[in-house]
Amino acid sequence: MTTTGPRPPTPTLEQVAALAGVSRATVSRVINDSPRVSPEARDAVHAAVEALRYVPNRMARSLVTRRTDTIALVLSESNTQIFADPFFARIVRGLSARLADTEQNLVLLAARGRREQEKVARYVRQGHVDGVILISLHRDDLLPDLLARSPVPLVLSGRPFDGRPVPYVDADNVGGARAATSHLLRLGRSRIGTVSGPLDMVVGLDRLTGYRAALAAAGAPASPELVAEGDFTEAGGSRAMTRLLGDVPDLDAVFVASDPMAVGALRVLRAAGRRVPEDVAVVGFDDAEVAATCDPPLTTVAQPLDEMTGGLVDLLLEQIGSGGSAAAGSRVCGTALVRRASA
Amino acid sequence: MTTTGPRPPTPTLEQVAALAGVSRATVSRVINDSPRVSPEARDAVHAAVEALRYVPNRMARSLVTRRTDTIALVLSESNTQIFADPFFARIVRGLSARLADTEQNLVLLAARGRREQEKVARYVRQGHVDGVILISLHRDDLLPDLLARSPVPLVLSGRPFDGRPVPYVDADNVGGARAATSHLLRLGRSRIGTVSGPLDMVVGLDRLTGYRAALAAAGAPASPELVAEGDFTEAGGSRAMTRLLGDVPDLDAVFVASDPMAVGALRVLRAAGRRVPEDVAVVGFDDAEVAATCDPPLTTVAQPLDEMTGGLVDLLLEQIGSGGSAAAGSRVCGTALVRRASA
DNA sequence: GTGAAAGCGCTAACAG
DNA sequence: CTGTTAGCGCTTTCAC
Repeated sequence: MTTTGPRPPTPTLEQVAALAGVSRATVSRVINDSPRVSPEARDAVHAAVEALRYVPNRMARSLVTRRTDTIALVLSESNTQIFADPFFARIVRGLSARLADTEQNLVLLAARGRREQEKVARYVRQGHVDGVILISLHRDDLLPDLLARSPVPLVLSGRPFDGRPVPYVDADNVGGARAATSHLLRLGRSRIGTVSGPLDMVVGLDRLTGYRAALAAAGAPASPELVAEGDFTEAGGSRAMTRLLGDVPDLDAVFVASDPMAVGALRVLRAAGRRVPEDVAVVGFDDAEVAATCDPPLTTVAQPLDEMTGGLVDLLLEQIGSGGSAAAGSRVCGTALVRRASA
Repeated sequence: MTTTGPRPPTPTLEQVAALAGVSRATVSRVINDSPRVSPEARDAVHAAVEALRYVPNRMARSLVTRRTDTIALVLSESNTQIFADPFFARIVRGLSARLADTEQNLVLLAARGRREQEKVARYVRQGHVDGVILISLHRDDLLPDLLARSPVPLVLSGRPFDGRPVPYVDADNVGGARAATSHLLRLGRSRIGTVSGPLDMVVGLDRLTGYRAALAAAGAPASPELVAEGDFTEAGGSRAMTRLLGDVPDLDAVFVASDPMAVGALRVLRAAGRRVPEDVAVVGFDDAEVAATCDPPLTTVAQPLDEMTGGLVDLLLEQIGSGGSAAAGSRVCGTALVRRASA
């Protein structure tokens, strides 16, 4: 057991200044590369920083600047296992990429259950982060209220349930679902079921609404047995599809409300000897893995995930930048891109 | 657009003190519930805190205490899609649960690619967190070095590739794999293949080693074609199993090195009309979902995930508590629990 | 039990 | 361009 002595004292600005033969202020200017520094001073400071392996103390800096250069992605897991969703990984990647050339760091905060949600809210209120992106909202989620109580800028992924004035980014889920369903109708299908998303999430409800709207417009309103609620997971998609097949013998097509669920649903359909993919339409983020499971590809209404993550970051940085003044009004940044992969 | 004025000033200790009619020091004592405070003072302070909705400024506090009450779980995603792994979600849950009754908060830091890894390392060095748990290590991962360069306590999930003196928690992967493979041998199987984990991860290598050891002990060393490398994902498991089935016509059993891969492998085996689950043994965290895919259940060597997450936290808190003195020596906390779900 | 005072390490006017 | 001077909000001796 190697016993290191008490941790070696971290060098401070003061010491760098001493070594470089300048004042603390000058070192600070160099660190924050202010233009008003002579090349000589700059070099001397850089050398000293190098020699001392100096790293600025964020707490001290944040105390005065009131910025932490950190934004949090808060995952409110109520029921659904969000980590499992491939679209979640893509969101994280998108946000990281968008932030790569920024000073901002991204941290993920997982809040499962009331206690953790409160812990996360406290974390945010205490000033650990400059802003929050909240995703995967369920109807009874406490976090929006808990977070709204703090002065930290907040952005939602997905329209809030109530019409509260919070900036958010959403896709045209109603339109997307309608387009996907209409496509099946146009193909001559008449008994079209749906594997819906969770109905305690706006995105789930919206996609169901779009599906219903398409059927209604075609004069063939959806009956309840045509709707099987899924949970956005592959396993959930399988279960819902199985249910649908059992309850509706004459089912001749299905609209699936997300990519992972489509994978599960397709498996069930194939096992049942159904025509695939002609009978299936999907709305989602057009996951490559999903596309690969099927040849020819499914008919997919793809949503621009990158635009959405980009929008979330933009909206948030805008609020942070404005120091919390202005920008507090609600904003919409919905988009939808319809693409037919086949048929 | 509602234009809120410049953000309302956050109340400070000073103001709470004024309202409560005591000094800053007393308020501080109450906040950190020090015993040396009179009940009256305590009540007065609590009332003032309530009235002002006072929340301590973490940066100011951390500046003096040198603690942030935050520990980071760093996800170094090189190749594998770690988010997709169900065991990842369980790790996060385990850590959160372990930390629930603690002052410590948990943040996840995703580092994909060199730039992000460096950004994460910088984040850590700057003092945003009190300690780091690093998981999902690949052989060429830069993070261990980058992080070791900072004075922040570090704990690894899984033995490091080189024997560097870093505290870590590991399971007995060699033993587990050997047990699973031996079980198949005992059943009279002779052409036993393996769907291995990624061979650039210690856990993947260890499980392969255990498999080989069991075969060697039985006098039937593994030939190369019996090993199909997977990536711990379901899809990877399917691919590897398909490869195996194609290359080894007389294969009569298989040891699968993780739960998700087992799901994929089983699917392929079933489709090929193989006996299932008699021909399969798995080592992993005994995921309930996996267990559910098979009836009767697979033979599984289950590892105690909760013990491992608990160990990670304990090791880390110990180092943090000791202020970085002592505790720097390497420590092992490996465990393994063998259980036969059937047969 | 409580207050006064001295910083933690850094940035940000403000003079020079 | 650079140094001096104040703090940021909180904890923590050290007297009382």
